[in-house]
Amino acid sequence: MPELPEVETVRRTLLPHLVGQMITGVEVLRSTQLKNVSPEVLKEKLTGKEIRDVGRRGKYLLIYLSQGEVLVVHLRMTGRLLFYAEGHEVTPHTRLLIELIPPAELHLHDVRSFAMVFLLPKAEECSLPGIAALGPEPLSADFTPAGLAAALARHRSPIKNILLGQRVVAGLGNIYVDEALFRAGINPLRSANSLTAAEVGRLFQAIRTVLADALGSGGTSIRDYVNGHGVPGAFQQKLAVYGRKGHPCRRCGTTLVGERIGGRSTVYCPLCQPNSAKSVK
DNA sequence: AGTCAAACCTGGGCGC
DNA sequence: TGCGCCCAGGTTTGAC
Repeated sequence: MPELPEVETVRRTLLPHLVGQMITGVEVLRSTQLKNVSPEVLKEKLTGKEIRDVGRRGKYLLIYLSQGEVLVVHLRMTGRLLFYAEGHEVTPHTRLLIELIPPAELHLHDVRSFAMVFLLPKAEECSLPGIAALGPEPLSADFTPAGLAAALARHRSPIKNILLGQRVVAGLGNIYVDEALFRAGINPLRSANSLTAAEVGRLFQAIRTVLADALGSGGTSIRDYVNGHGVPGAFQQKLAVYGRKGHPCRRCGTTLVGERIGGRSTVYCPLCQPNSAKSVK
């Protein structure tokens, strides 16, 4: 489940291998993953272009090409973007293959075919609906406690849903929302606009530290995630609550509880994250 | 406008 | 051993 730390790790592992590479061919193995372009047009527009940069916005990867176009990739649940220096056989789940200066290849591998691929002019990449609606990058200076407080004040849904929504802050998914709320000592069912200034401050710090820590571990590999070289991350060993329902809280020993919030599995500590605005401590 | 649930997909784990 | 069921979840879409 690639969230910001995983997508950023993919970006960092791919960047040194892709920049300066010439695309010599494209093979589309499942065209339904192409969202705004046909296989024929993708081939025509990519072939002969050079990769200039690899960026990221939220969970979107942005592969900038010569002559002003951008290949936008969202890995969703099970997508993997893999660089092979020597070429590699196509697997049953290879969805897109980009041939680089032979024999190198870039493969989009995606068991569940949820990943999305777009091709856009560089000037329009930020107008892609999924990107245009994104909140600030949590590890950038655009993300501030005051901005977070103002954004949360506009919503009365559970804080868990709001953080998953991408509009208040970009890049968090189910894993890091649960982890950040645990670190901040905030119950996931709390109404977003009920958080005190102190709680918003703790949440702000928790979001930043959990993402930075996960990035430092190369991301979290529960099932499918691997970086651009096929190497899994290590942060799953440090998770405090996600996937630990029924296990003891690492801080207080209380049994962690699981619940469905906003249609998503949610795990939290009933003692460290009490469901009451008053019980700040 | 804000909120919510369904849809998209497939493999793994489970109970029987 | 094998079948069927449920679950994982990011984003879009449509309904309320």
